Amino acid sequence: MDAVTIKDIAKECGVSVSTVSRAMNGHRDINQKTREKILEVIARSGYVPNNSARNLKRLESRAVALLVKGMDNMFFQDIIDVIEKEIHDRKYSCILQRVEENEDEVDLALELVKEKKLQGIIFLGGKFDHPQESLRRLTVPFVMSTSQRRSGLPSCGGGSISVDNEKESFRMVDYLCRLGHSKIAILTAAPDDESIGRLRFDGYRTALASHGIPYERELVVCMEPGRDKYNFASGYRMTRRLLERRKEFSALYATSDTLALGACRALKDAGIRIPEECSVAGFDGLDAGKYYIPSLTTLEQPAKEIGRATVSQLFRRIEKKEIREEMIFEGNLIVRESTSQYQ
Amino acid sequence: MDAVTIKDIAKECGVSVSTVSRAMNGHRDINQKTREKILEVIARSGYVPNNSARNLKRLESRAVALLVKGMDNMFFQDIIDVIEKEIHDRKYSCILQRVEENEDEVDLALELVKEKKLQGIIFLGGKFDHPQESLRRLTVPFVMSTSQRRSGLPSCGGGSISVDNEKESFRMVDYLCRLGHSKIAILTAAPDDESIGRLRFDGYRTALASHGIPYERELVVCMEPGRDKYNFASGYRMTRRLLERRKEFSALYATSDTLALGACRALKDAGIRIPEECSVAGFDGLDAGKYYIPSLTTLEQPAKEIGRATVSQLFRRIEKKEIREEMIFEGNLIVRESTSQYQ
DNA sequence: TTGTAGGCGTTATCAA
DNA sequence: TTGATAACGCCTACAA
Repeated sequence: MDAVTIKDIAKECGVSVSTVSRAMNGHRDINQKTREKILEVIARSGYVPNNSARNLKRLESRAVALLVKGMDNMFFQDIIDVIEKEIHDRKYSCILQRVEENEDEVDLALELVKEKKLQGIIFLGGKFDHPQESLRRLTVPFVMSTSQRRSGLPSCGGGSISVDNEKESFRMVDYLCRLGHSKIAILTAAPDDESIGRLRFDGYRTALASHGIPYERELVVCMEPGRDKYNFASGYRMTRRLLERRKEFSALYATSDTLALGACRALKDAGIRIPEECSVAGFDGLDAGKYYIPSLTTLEQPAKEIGRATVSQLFRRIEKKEIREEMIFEGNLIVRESTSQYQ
Repeated sequence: MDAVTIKDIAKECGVSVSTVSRAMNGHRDINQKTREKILEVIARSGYVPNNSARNLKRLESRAVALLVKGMDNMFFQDIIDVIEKEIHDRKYSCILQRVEENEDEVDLALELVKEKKLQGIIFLGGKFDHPQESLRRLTVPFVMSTSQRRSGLPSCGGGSISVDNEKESFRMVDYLCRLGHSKIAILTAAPDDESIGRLRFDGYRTALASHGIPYERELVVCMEPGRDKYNFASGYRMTRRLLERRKEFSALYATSDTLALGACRALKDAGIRIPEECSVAGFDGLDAGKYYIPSLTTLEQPAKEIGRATVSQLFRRIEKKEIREEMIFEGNLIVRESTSQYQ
């Protein structure tokens, strides 16, 4: 058998299991010599404590979880790094879990809280469509980061940190309009998206309306559910679909930078020059867009700030300090090479 | 208190805990009516079983872990997806864990095996520098994916699936030489990299030598440890450093596509046209390179095949079938717009 | 088909 | 400073 347990160590050292436990967990009520000897035996024997047993017994642990839906979304990389760092700075450990697209992150959270005795949860990239029912069961503090609920939907009992997606989307499309564009195509989420996809689309429509530009369905390309995601390949495919419609447009607004970059290539392959013949704009402020040729005009989300605020709000909840239900950060319109005046 | 346990459910249903357990775990030695009633109570009460308790008791679970070092490396996204899918197809669950750069993945594996009663481990993106000592403690089957040990280093007891990094790197540089380039700069890993970074660099030197081209240190840009990673920003910075040396070169070989893309932008900012004035080549075969302008010449790693083989080899080990210590896949040189004949 | 009881590996409480 | 012992929540013989 391979499983060496705390009992084996105790026997080997000629002490009781409680003493071994004390040595491992850095309690002070133990003789220095005893501790050293035990630690040495542990190191030599390659004993590894069983975390299941620990978690089962422990009443609480200094840990929070970060549940990420759509981990392959490049936009999340920076935010994840910031959040992890902030959590570690607070001497907590961060359990990073990827949530599958069809998986319920709240159910997962419920399991983890019990299993790991978590103090809090951060949801990244989730939707706001959870029944109050299951959210009420979440007894630990939680915050939603970068997700945003449409106004009108009920509060969920957790915090929320994001940009105002509709407003920022409006800002971008408004900018395109001011450049003189009036035929502005959009690459957007599937119609069933009730969260940020929808909000960004709403911003597009509002901006058009504010400039008196009629909304045209033929300029809208939606993701195909189950097939398209926020990545290059989908941006390329969606733009191909747009081009096949042979509908004229002088600007293309993609609701993510990855989509925008894929779109650029599709336009180039169709012999359309950027920005001379078509302006392209994205959303997120990814590094990739900065280094792309042409560099991409985008609506930058302040990822670092959002990450920091996310953790800070979570810990305010954990420490039962005064909190804010919702925090909205300003985005930042970054104009680069991919957009220009309508010619 | 909030913690509802199996006992509460038992009490509520007027049965014993074992009956509840049977109902939950789909045992057949239970009355259909009883089961339905219990399940209904469970659903209504929002009871969530404690996984720690389950894992503690369970002798083994149908689960394997995937430990990824450098999860932000875009190259891993595809492979992770394939591996997860293949594992699920085998009706196993896959525990995906990100390993921090300074964290020891074998120690983590040791913990997880005990905690979750895992059947096997896949290491993605790790190095081959683990003491035999700790690897021997890993009593479950394991394979290393996309990592490659330099010939001469001792076997580690696990399987290994990758391309031949030195050979493929040679292939790329050989290709550049055949285009007539002789001043070929390289963006490569930090000097202390003993794994794929080193192998790709070795391939570069060998290829130069085979063409009778002298190796010049001034054409080599290494990552700064702790600062540079395989991403756009580092590619940009490293190329800036190269340009500051004012050393002539007509081709730039970056040992990853992300580095290459960052490099392209740095060249462009310096007024250098690609590929007319400088050819650029990458490594990995990322989607990003396909959609970049100019599209990127690269050495594609067959990610899907590698992912499938990884899982297949792991399960052959789990099922104690005949196995292969090492599997090497052929890379694929993809010539695109970023490289051209030396002019 | 159901209930009882023991134990999985730890930590915590208490007494020594 | 240490040791015995009772949980932690669940599963599983075994008995009924």
